[in-house]
Amino acid sequence: MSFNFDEIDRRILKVLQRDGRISNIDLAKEVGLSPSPCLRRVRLLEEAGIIDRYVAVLDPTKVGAGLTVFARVWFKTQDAQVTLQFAEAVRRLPEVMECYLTTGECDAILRIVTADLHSYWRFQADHLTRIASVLNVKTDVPMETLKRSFELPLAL
Amino acid sequence: MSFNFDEIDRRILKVLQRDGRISNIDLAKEVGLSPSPCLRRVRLLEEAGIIDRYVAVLDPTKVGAGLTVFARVWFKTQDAQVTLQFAEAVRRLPEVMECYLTTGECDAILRIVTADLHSYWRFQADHLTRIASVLNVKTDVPMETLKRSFELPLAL
DNA sequence: GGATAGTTTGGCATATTATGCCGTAAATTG
DNA sequence: CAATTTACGGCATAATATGCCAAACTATCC
Repeated sequence: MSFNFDEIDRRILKVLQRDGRISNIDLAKEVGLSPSPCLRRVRLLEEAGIIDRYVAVLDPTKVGAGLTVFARVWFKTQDAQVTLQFAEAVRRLPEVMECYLTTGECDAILRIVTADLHSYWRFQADHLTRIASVLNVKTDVPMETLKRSFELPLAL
Repeated sequence: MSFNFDEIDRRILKVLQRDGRISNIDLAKEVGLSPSPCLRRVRLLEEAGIIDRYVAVLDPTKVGAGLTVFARVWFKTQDAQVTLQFAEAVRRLPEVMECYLTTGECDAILRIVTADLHSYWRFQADHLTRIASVLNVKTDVPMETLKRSFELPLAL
């Protein structure tokens, strides 16, 4: 019993991904409904978990998180114990915005935000490489951001 | 003349990063202000561009974007022309959520979302490798998501 | 094809929230 | 310590959200 959203739901999601704080009245106008059914659809999308949450997006450069880096991590071993330990450590580090386990070249990929290169080195030395699971870290430092989207593509 | 936010602003940002749609009345309670000055602070944070926007966060698995992959791209050449061409191509592809230029091992790092591995291969073959600037693509496919945060760490 | 059950919609009354204004308190400055 | 600036809280008003109900629409079955 999966939630099947139609064209109107798709438009609602599209608008809310651009402006999560649009008033229901304006949202209704944009999707061609009156406010009542529009709000009901939004509530259903929320209850179904399709809309997970609403967040404010801050400008990283203006809150001291201007540098995004990608770190590829190699574990000492690949057993569950080591992985779990790594997961818990990573969840406690607010600088780590995303963390994925891979089976490819490396064991984990992290997106990390800090103020600048200096504070990143400190972060890597003081926190990342000190996680017991970690054998090796290789860092890619972006020079420029070409794109940063918050809008998932909505297939229909 | 940079905007210097204080402890209360920091708390406001923290709350709004968790719940971008909290009512101003509840927000005021959480940060220990009455509604009027609280709303005024939020507006100032918005006008200063510290709060960039508000967005709805969707569950990727529920909207057909369950697979996140990282692609490292090598360009044919590193001149401005090729880079610009790549930037424009990438901005047109909704599957590309983030794209950064690097000076390290590769030339660009992309975070791409698709429904599954099959649709990723199609995307890579039909779109990514067809960008004229692209010489080579190496893909890291995460097996599991350990962490996904939308909350920038707020230094004070 | 028509009747019926189920679903979705739109309108309305009410509750909640946002907004703008103003007097007051607190902080800053010289 | 007085003057000035800044931020706060309260209040009236406007805008919005919410819940309810009747009507329109859809799908199904006979």
